[in-house]
Amino acid sequence: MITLAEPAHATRVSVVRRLSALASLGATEIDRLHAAAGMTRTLPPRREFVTEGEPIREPRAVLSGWACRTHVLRDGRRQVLSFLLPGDLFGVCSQSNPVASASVLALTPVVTCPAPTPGPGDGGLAEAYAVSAALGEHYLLRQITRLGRLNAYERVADWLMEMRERLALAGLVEGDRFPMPLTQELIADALGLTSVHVNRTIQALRSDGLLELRGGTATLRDVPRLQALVERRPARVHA
Amino acid sequence: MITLAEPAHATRVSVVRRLSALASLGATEIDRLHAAAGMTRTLPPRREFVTEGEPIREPRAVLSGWACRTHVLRDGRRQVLSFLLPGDLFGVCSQSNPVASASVLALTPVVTCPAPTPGPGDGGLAEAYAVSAALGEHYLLRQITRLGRLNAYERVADWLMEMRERLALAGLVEGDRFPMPLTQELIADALGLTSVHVNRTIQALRSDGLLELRGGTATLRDVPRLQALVERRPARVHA
DNA sequence: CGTTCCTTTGAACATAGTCAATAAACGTGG
DNA sequence: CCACGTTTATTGACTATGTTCAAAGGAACG
Repeated sequence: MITLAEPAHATRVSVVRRLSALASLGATEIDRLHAAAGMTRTLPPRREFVTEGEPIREPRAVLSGWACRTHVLRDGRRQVLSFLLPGDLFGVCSQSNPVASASVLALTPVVTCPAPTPGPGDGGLAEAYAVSAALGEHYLLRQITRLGRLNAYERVADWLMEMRERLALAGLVEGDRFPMPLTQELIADALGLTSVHVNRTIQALRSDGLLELRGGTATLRDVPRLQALVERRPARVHA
Repeated sequence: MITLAEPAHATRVSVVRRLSALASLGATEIDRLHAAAGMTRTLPPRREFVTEGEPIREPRAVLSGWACRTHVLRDGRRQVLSFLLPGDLFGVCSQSNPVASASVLALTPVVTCPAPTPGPGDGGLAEAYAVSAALGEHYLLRQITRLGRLNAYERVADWLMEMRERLALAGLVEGDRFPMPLTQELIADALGLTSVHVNRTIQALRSDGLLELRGGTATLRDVPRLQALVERRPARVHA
């Protein structure tokens, strides 16, 4: 298969693709990212590679695969706080001796690489990191509204739209189709529901002609109607 | 009344007090904070002084009063995302042309001042800002878990403990008493409940001997039991 | 092929929401 | 300091949304 309109090798590396979309990067900065993207580490599904309360070792980026930040209560209740998708950064902070405030768990095989520390000449990279952090906060805020004020139907719809928006940044959306490797139980833990209720909600979306979901792929069947349902506009964190 | 063990004038200014608790500040840095604390701006209750989607003007700090970050849906549903308490910063970010991802609303009369931009010699201040940001994220994550996985009783208990912890940083807690200027409707909007249900939940906490709440003051009557209820440990974001 | 994990379904139940009305607290002007 | 109007807190009866428990199909995988 020949991929058309692939502007450069750059766009095939999710981190380069995503960070380039967030700020304009110079050739040197892109080279540094590519160099870092060579030093990969691969984590198997279910591996917890950051632990709440433990020191954060090093800023890194996700090259491929899905992970999530979770908080588990003593009685076993679990909340998925956010997802880490290809192109996302983690452990980036300007503080000394940082401590993780949530654990991070691989959900699929996850490939990571170091996130280069921006030097004096890497203004674009620093800007991209800052915008990435702002986006991260934006999605945390959306997650709060979702859990606090949307019902199950709206939560699933809103969350699907968000996944589509974020995966698009890494170039993983084709039309209205994107990979969805999560079990319904995980979706439930992210949306503050039970897996049984997520199942019923997904079926409602299906029979309303809004969603197709099978074989690890989600297809949004009526984006305008989904959009109206959850009044979602694309995230905007810089002018 | 004579206040004992008041180490310096510094501790009477909430921002200085809080940031000093987050990182060790030099005399110059404290002076810069005091200088900034002279340039106040006062906002009346209900005034929206940051608007979602609008550019962020300038990093500032809260000297006194309470505010909240909110998101309002078209149909009137409202979610309070977080609270701004004395000593808190807002609009601090390293990005160029930042845009607010939530509105900020004064809940009481709020006095703010500029947050000085750390210079080359202000390592302590930069560290304090970084730790403040990390704490801010920590509390957003707790809010997500609260909304996603705690029931009403636990939500209120957990939230009260968090308010106590945060207000303590600004020196506003006496024993287990602290100011609580919010209406039950606002608490409801923060906890993803209705005001009616918040009312009933507060009464349950009262009759269980856990909480006293009247005249704008909250008193936690049995902190150990509250702590056990929500398995809360103090926030820790640096080693 | 069998095992395991995941999805789907049903019935009973629980938590929280809605609507409506009353009581109490608060702020303001006289 | 008091009367009045407004906001906030409280209560009850009913409803709705989501949970729990249990079991049966399917799909993925060694």
